[in-house]
Amino acid sequence: MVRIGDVARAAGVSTATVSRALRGLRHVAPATRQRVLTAAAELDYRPNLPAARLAAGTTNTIAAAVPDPAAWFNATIVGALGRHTTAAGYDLLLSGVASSEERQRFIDLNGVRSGRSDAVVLIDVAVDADVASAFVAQGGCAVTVGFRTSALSSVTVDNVAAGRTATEALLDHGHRRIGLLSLRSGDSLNFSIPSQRAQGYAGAHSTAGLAPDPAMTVSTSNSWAEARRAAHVLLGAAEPPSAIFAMCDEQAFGVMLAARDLGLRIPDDLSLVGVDDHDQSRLVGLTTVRQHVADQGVAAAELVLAALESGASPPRHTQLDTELIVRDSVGPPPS
Amino acid sequence: MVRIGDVARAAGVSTATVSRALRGLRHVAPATRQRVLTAAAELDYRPNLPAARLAAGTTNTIAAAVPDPAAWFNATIVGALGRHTTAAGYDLLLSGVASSEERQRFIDLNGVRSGRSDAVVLIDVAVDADVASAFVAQGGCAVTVGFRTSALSSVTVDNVAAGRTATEALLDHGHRRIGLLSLRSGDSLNFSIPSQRAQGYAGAHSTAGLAPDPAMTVSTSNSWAEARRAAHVLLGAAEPPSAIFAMCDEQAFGVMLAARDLGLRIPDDLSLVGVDDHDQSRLVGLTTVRQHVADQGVAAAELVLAALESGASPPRHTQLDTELIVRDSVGPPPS
DNA sequence: ACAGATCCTGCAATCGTTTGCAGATTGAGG
DNA sequence: CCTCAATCTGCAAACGATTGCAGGATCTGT
Repeated sequence: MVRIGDVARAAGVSTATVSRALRGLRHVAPATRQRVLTAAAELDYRPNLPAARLAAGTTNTIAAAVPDPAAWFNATIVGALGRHTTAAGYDLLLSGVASSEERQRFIDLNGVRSGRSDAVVLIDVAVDADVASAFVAQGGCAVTVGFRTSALSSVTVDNVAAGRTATEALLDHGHRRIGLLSLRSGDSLNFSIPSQRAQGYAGAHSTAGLAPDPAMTVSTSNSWAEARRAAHVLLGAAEPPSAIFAMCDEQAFGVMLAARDLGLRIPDDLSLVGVDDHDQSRLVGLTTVRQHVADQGVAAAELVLAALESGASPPRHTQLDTELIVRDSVGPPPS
Repeated sequence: MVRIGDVARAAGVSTATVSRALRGLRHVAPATRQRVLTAAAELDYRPNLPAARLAAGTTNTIAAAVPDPAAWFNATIVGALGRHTTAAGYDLLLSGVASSEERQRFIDLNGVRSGRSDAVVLIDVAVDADVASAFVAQGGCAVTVGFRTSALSSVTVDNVAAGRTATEALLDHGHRRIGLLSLRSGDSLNFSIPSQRAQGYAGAHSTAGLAPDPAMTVSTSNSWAEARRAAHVLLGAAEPPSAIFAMCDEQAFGVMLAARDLGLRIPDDLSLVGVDDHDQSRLVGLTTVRQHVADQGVAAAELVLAALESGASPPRHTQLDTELIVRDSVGPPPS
């Protein structure tokens, strides 16, 4: 293995100069730099990263934590985030943190103190306020996506507005009995999103002078299968809804399956609106409240890179817009 | 920052003993180990990873390269892979390698020599045979997914068979003019998959005593929008196909959109089969050749962990089965 | 009680960089 | 020609772990 000393010898300079030349630091004469560069190329020198990191005390790595890396929302964010962070010269460490032990372990190991990463981005995972403050107190740098706590920079959407928009789209068509397919967060997930969207749902009802029937709310994970089953109980009720607001598009897909099971046509027999604007929503004609997911990834990248650049800085909170995308899943209630 | 020496002092032992005790190595008395453990817990000690890695010469990190981390296929594999590798105590480094420069840079930086990762898994990226051999010659450990080259362990499916199965599903229903939506690989992508599936398509034709019309083949990326446009040219031909074989489900979705544009019903006016069994295929009733994507991720994890365990070992090639999943997108040709 | 084997533990070298400080070199101005 | 400032360069001390080797303690069997 060729070390920095070998390059130094070949170029006739010291290791200090090689280190500076290779990293493009100032205070090395152009001629010297050139000599070092060609020597390094000739020897096919690759700096040893752990050694550099140990000496420099910095890792050039950003760690991302997601409950499930394969889920569409997470994957989309990770993709956008990764593109931007690697463009800025950082590696991206990806950690699945489905269970709360994993989440704890992640936070522990990615504190500044273990030197695993320079910063952390938490995607759709909640973190206690005191854990967050402890983290920054230790000099940690973190940004959250889809969850907001005051001590950490965050990127979110206005979920209350999203819930309201979705519900209004249904109310405006005359629906009066609207099922709510709520998101049940797993252990490591994020409770704020469902509660805020539910708040929007309730708010829309009350401005319309209505009170939603609590029996019309069921919670499931974001899996199709579960949502499908839940839709069956909703639609099998004594007094079934004429429309369903699903808190995420993946749940809406499950509702579509259930509707198909029951021979219900959408939107003739049942109206449906989701939230996300999943890639597939367009294909199936789902009316939905779009959140710009990839943009959230780049916003997160910008926040984290800025924080890394500037050292400690006060947390910044970015909020992105949502918008109703009208397709073919909403119509008037059947008469 | 608390270092290993601090723990050693607190426990009244040497740093060597602390190191061994904390990592659960043999040759440390139970009582001593306990003393070290409590001391470490008391001081809230976190080992410095770069230092450990420098000293040990190992990184406990696996790097994954994917053209696009947000794509369904890749995300699914990364999810499964990550679950298994982190269970085995490894970190997962994720690199997007859309361009060939990025790909080159990835290979350079993740050679053993930079000490960035212990192993590499290449997902749907092709690598030249000589690059691969050079990599292993340097002691590198790599496994490829969706691509096969002799020097590296790999996990693949039988793409010829998949193409044949898909095509036969159409031929068996009496279709004689079958459009082929082929996958155009970008710079960093993988040429073998489309050519093998095309081979299956041709093979099925010839065993049926037919010769496919070359004009019935168009290539697109795996994006819907492109596939949709391509389907339009296919379906707008003077002599349009009665069925289309799309090389991946995402392309098939684009075909569905195009069919909808043209008022064509599936399967009455047009039959369609894809490959993948994408999460969404079930929702839209797409008949497809399933490949078990998540299983490919775990197979890759097993290969890479085994290789890491055993040191250098001859490459192993795992091939997974595919199966036809019949849904509602295939029928007899319109009369 | 003794020899020999077994089990623990510590010393100190090592991993390959980065970087503060000081010395050397060069150039400009008087 | 001399002085001072500006610019390069090298020395050597970190950075914080791991681990081969040797020595000391403990145990077993006779």
